[in-house]
Amino acid sequence: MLRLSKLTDYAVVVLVRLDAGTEVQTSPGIAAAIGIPEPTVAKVLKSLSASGLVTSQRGARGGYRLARVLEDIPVGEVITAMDGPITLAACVEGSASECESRGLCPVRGRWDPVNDAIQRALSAITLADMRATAIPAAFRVPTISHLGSADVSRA
Amino acid sequence: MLRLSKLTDYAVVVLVRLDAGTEVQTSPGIAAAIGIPEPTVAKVLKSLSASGLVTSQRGARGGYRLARVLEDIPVGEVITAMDGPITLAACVEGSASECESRGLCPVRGRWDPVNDAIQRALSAITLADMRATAIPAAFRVPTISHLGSADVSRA
DNA sequence: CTAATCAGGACTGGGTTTGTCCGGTTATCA
DNA sequence: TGATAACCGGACAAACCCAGTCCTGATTAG
Repeated sequence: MLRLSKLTDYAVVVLVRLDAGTEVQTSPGIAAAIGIPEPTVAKVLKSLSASGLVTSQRGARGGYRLARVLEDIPVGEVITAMDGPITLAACVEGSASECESRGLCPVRGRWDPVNDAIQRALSAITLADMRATAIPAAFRVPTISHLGSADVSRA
Repeated sequence: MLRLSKLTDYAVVVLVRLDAGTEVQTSPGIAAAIGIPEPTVAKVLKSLSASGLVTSQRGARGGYRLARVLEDIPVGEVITAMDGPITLAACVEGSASECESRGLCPVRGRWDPVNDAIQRALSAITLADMRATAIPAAFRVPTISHLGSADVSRA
């Protein structure tokens, strides 16, 4: 329940990884570092760039860089960047037009206080808090068994 | 994002409706009152009954009744009843065994503070709060265009 | 001018959820 | 006591949504 998309999960990993280096990092480089397929990382970075969480440098020797320090990035902003606005009810998000235009849907407006509370909760936690609770040592080793496909033991 | 299942949405409507009458209400009766297909309402009521949020009376003249007043039912409990435990990361919920056994997954434990914050937020809001923010008049009209089939403009 | 990298979109496969139905059990009413 | 009404539990097919991939174009360093 309350499942956030896996892309959002990746986004946090990518952002924390981006915090490690001061220089720009290419999407293949990040992908290799965290053990996530390169196209997926590229997709995540594109979304993050569109939301202004990371800045991009085009062209050769280009790459991505954190727009802010992790302490200034609340989790809610990452979720919003990846999965759109944070709303709880199905009625509010996708088919907003068909319901609210009529004003008959009894659900409309009902989840608003819940959404506000969640929004507040997600704004209070930053990526720095999430980085702190990560596994200390295993985070920088490239041996991440997310997909079970990477042949890392060879490196 | 943070999409809760539509069943959860229905559950809130059903519970608020159940609060209207003091007597037991049958699932066909509730379905007719709130404009949701009867089998779906029955399914929702079954889940709510299994979680102890409503009590059921079997046999003829049976039906469902609220186990508690709305003021004592936090939203988080309804969500848990319908969609299972409230966890945010995909890694934590379904495939918990494959990730936590290795202890390598950098995501593990990361979302815990976020989950706690959301849990707290959802526990602080009760169904009575959600009932208060509902549309006042339109709630008891049986003309609800949830499925896009009702020709509301004709009424 | 060439190579490397980001940008943006479209597509397909997989998974999850939704909504429905069925037979069985239980309790009230005639 | 018989019949009816309602809940109980599970299983099922269809629909929806998302993840992941790929392609082509724009931009910049060397």
